[in-house]
Amino acid sequence: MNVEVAAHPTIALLKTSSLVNVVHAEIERMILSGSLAPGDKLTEFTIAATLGISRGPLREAFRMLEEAGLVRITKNRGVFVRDISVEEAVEIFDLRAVMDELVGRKLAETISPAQLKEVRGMVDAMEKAVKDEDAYHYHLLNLKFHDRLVELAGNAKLSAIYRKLIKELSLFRRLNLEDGWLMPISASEHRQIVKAIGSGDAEAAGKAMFAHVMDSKARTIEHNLKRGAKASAPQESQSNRKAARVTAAASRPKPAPDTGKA
Amino acid sequence: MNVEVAAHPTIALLKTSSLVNVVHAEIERMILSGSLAPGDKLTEFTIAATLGISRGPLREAFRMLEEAGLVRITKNRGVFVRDISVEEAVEIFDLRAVMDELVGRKLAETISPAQLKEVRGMVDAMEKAVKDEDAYHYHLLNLKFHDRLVELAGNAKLSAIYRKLIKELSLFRRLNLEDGWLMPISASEHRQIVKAIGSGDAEAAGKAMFAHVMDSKARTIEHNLKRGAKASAPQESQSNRKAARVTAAASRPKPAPDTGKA
DNA sequence: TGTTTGTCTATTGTAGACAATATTGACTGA
DNA sequence: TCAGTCAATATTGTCTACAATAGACAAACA
Repeated sequence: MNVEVAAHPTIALLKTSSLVNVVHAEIERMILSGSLAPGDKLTEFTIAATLGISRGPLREAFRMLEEAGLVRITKNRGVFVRDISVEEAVEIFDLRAVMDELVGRKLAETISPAQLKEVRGMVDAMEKAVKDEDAYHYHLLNLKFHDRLVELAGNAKLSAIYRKLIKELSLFRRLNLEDGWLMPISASEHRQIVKAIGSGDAEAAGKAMFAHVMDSKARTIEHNLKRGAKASAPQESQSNRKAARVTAAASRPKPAPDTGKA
Repeated sequence: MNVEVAAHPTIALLKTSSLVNVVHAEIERMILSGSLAPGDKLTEFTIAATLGISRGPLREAFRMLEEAGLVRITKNRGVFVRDISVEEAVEIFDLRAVMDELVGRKLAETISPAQLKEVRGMVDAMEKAVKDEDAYHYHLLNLKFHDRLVELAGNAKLSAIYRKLIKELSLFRRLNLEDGWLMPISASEHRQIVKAIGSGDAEAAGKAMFAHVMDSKARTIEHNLKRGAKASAPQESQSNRKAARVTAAASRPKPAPDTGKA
């Protein structure tokens, strides 16, 4: 009696996903795609009406998003898309660096020939994107490359946290596509990483991954500072972090102080 | 109008914490203290009645706990305290190792004399606990020691994730106090760590931290296997834990397969 | 006797209503 | 003109009620 027939896809979906899950996924999608920008207010009634649901499940989804670091909930004030400060971005990069170091070490010892071929193919594709000066495509490939490496490392917990960090990092306002002329550097680092992994040298692979992320951090922060200087936005430091953000004041309603978690 | 008088603590608490936060904290406390054991079912109506609240805020708290990895929610079945498998425990240890490695590196470069003195004091206290053969006290000091080191490293994101991992790890059923005779080893490793940090040798401090966590992992898994072998029967000794369990201790209905996340 | 099917109960999923709080904008007085 | 006050409004916090689902038990059938 252990039939366990593959259920109809629609039914299977209904079995596992409640409204909360669907709504959670949808709002996350909106945030990551940029339709909801950092600082935006998420009004319960409005969103519930838009999605055609009641506020209950929506609030549950909000709580999940809060715990995941994508929104910030302030009592009696509402839900806002989180904004990642430069300081926090740096922290995330540092964390990523050691996680990727672990990934590099592990992969050097465990990767299979087929998997090695697969990631080599990804590096090839990225180099092609560099040649074509296709920054957008490069960006996507880059994300996929790192995500795949982490996945191949075979530590589910690490994968989960890594992905959460990537999502949060995407809320770093000024993080966009890296400047075009930096792509070749990043690409060559990828080539090195795969080479180190393929050689089976765990220490070298780990160091290559670590260095790559730290370089990526430096490039991103540098990039950010340049743009920040251009926009002449005063670089607020720890002390006056509570001040309302200037950047979004123009169009967005009430930036509201971002104190991290409520 | 910017008086900002230091409000009465209770009032300040009410200002920032909604029912959801309070309930979340309370359930988390129950889980971490062991009054709620892995596999236990958290029935909405029962808990809501016990705490004297309605189901709405409780469900929101459940969603937060789910995202934090402390409970598992299955559609139309309910909420259960999560159970951490050996494999997952290993994954968490591996992750902790690289995070602590980063902590060691950073601290070697940034720790202040006063802070160094503080952690030295903690190691002293742990050595005293070893002499007294006070495993429980040692356990607490050990947690505090590592938590403090992570905090001193000054990476808020890392601290937050580290603490989450520690909480999850506490759901690893068979993880209890380490066997008494292993305390001296662990204690001497702590002494080494602080020494390396104090010497300012980032690489050595990082390696010491990494090695310590990996050793700790080996000890824990070893310990687990031994106990697993001894008690081949499903050990139901969990039931006579601290205080009265909220939900039926007798009934303990359907452990239900733990498939990780829903 | 074993299997299947129908029904019933307990529990969760969702919606809507009401209470509490914050925000907005007009009004008053200097 | 501007700061301060106060009512009006919008939004969130919480509770209660109802619908949907799963699990348990018993009856019917082969």
